[in-house]
Amino acid sequence: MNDRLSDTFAALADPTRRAILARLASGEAPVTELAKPFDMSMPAISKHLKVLERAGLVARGRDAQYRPRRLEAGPLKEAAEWLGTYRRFWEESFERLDEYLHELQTKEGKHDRSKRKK
Amino acid sequence: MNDRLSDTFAALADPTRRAILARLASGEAPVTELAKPFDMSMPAISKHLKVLERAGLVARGRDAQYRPRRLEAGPLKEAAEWLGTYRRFWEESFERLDEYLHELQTKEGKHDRSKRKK
DNA sequence: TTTATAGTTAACCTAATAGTTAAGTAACCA
DNA sequence: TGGTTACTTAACTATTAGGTTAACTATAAA
Repeated sequence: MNDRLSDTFAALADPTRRAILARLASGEAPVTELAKPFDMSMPAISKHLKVLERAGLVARGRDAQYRPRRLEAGPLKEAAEWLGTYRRFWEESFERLDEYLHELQTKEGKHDRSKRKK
Repeated sequence: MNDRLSDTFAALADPTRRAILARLASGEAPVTELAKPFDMSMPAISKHLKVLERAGLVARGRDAQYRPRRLEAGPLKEAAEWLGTYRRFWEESFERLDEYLHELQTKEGKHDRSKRKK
C-alpha cells in the first residue's frame, strides 16, 4: 500500500485513530492529552500518531517539552473526493426506493392484500 | 476492528479493491471478469471480494455457474458522511491560504525583507 | 458420462499491525 | 544538579492481511 489514498483509508480504518482526529478537530493537543481517553500505553498512542502522520492527517508541532499535534485535512479531502465519485450510487438507491414507495402507493389495493401486515 | 466504518475504510485501503469497485460502478460482473486486469491468482481476487462483501460494499448474485458481483453503495455513503464532518477543515485551510495570500499582497515590502528568499 | 468453465476452500508463507514493557532523550522545575 | 514530565525508540509477541499452489464443488456443454 504505497499510494496516498491507501495510506489515508488505512489510517482511518481504526476507531482509536478516528477518535484522535475527532479530538484534534476541536483544536491542537499534546500527546498526553490525546492519550487520556484510551486504555492503552503511551507507546501505542505514539504509534497511532505515527500512522496518522505518515498519512499526512496530523502534523507535529513543538512547544517546550510538548509535541502538540494538529489536524491536517488535505488527505480527508482527497478521500471525500474519491468517495464522491460514487455518490450517484447511493442517491440512485434512494430514487429507486422512492420509486418503489410511489409504486406501492399508486397500486394500493390492486393485488396481494393478503400478504400485507395488519 | 469490528465496527462498520472500520471495515469500510479497511476495505477501501487497497488499490486492487478500489479498482474492483470502480469496475463494478459500470455494472455487475462475474469474478473472472473482475480478475482480468490484475496479475494475481483467482483465489487472491476471491479473498479481496470477500473483504468487500464483509464490508457490505459488494453483493453476490447467481446466474448458472457465475456468481456476479454488484456494487452496494450504503457503506460508501456512511464513509462519505463521516468525512463530511471534517469538511470545514479543508474549506478553512483554503480560506486561510486565501487570507495569507491577500496579506502578502497588501503588506508587500513593509518588513522582514531580510529573511525573504531571493 | 466425461470434460471444461467458474469459482471457492484449504494449507501454507511472509510481512505488516497493534499491542506490550523497558529503556532512552529532551525540556522544565526545585 | 537532580528529579519530573513528556514523550520516543527498541525489542518482543500475537494476530491479521495478502499472496501463493493444490484440491474441491457446481453448472454447462459435448
